[in-house]
Amino acid sequence: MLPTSHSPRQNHLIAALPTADYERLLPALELLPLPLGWSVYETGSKQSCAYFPTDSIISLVYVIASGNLTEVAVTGNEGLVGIPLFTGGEATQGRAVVRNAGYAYRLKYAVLKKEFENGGPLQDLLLRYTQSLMTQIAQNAVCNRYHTVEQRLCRWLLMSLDRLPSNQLQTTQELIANMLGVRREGVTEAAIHLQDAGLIRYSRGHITILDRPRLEEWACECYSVVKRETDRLLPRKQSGAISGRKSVAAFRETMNPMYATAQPSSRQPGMISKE
Amino acid sequence: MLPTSHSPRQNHLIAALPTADYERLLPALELLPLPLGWSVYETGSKQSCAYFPTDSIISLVYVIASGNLTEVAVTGNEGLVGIPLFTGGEATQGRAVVRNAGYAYRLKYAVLKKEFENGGPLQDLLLRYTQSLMTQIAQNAVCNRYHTVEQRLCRWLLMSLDRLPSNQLQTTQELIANMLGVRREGVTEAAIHLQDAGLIRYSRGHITILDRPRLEEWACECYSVVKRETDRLLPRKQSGAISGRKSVAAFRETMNPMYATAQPSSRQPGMISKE
DNA sequence: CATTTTGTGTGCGAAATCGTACATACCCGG
DNA sequence: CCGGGTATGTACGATTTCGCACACAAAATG
Repeated sequence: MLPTSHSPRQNHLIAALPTADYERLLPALELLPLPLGWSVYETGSKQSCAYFPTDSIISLVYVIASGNLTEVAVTGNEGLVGIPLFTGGEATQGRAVVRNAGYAYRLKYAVLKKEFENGGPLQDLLLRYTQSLMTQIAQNAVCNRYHTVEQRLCRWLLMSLDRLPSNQLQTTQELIANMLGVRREGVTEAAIHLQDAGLIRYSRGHITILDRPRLEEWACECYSVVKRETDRLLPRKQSGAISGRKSVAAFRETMNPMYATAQPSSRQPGMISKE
Repeated sequence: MLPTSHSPRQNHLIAALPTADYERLLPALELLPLPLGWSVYETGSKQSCAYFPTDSIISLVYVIASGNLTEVAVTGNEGLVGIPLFTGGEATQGRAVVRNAGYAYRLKYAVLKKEFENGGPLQDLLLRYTQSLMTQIAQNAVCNRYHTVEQRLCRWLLMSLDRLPSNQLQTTQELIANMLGVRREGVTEAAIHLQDAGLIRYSRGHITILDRPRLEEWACECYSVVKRETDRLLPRKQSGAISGRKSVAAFRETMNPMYATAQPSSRQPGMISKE
């Protein structure tokens, strides 16, 4: 599972940098193994580095007073963790936790900040990623409100899968429950259903996706909405790395037709209606 | 209710600009009345202007396939609508709807973009506001997951109040229900409860807040979390610049004890636990 | 003043999820 | 190969919210 060779280009943001910018940044990029469960940053703590995952997955979670938590966004090789480093806040109300062990490249605050202020391609990428992240969080908010545990589980699996090299992930139902903000038993029930239907197979922390297309059908639209928007905002592919990943473009067809076309903008002056 | 005189400085972001920057921007700022229910921008449509509300309130809502919707964030005189103009996306998956009629100053895309790229105080403000908005959306996601209709209603009222000049607002329960993503009846029940307890008074679209302190007690923590973070990130009041910024440290005390101190980082290698 | 529209109150059964308790099965280390 | 811990399965009442149906009243309209 561990890649034998590492390259910053395995992260899509870095991969999208022109050679000149990339090479200027390269000496400052530090490879770092991220163990499962490690807290990249805590609530309110000043962040000193940005992290560009390659094969790790990091969850942005928010905790409430009761101790309950929810994953509001997830970051993998498509993005970075550490937005507040260039927005100026330096800290957030959330926590970032490694949800899938792997590697990331680390960049010190000063370097990132300086590079951002240059206003070059990296600034553009970081800003676009910021918007993509906002979309993800916002969609999560709606999703939490309306969709069933099962739908959200499907979506969660798909989003994880998109950020991993293989078609299986190592995750317990307990952890998934925490991320979705539901009971563990609820995840169990949904997982059983999915397994009985032949979409997945799992055993004690190992989940294998057997039928991805159908998993997408079972998931709520939120998956495709976020994916489509992310693809729109960020560079699709790169040249330097991540080989056998033709998947990026492949999904466009199978999406919900509703979102394929832009909403009719006819409803201008009306009231805030549901339709 | 309508202010007899208007000034861009009524918007806190603009108010925080140093005089030089403000005066350079002034000719490009265009006062605009925003009618209730007007759609500032639609899902996926290219945005051509940014809006800086003075006494209007604008909701950012996300709609799902079933037609249901949720307010993921709200913007008033503390911020602006039109983040994607400088993040580069130009459009979002959300809609922006005027929830409270009033005024806003409009700024054309080209002007904002150019000003942003100058890297001056406005850039700093916009980025900080972006982070504050992300916090709001994220907190909404958790809130949607765990808090009751009543708690969320209280929070919603408070957030509206913070952006209005008076202690009453004109809103039907139907509209609130749409924003919270719940049934209208649920809002009715909660509202009755609040009125019986003497926290609010309402009648057919008019809501008056009678006891704000207690309303804050009844609301979930999400209100104070977001408010605190917004105050930390953005200039409190105006004067002419980002001067009086003692706020950053000031709030730390009054917070929920859970959030007051940094999380003990002792739980480094452990699992993602609730506590 | 009569009628319609709009906003609010109320009362169900249905559904999803929760909280809790406990049973079972797999994996790992001794 | 034998415990013991961890992961998963199951059950059931409680709770919250939903979906619907309808009554009522205040404003708007003519």
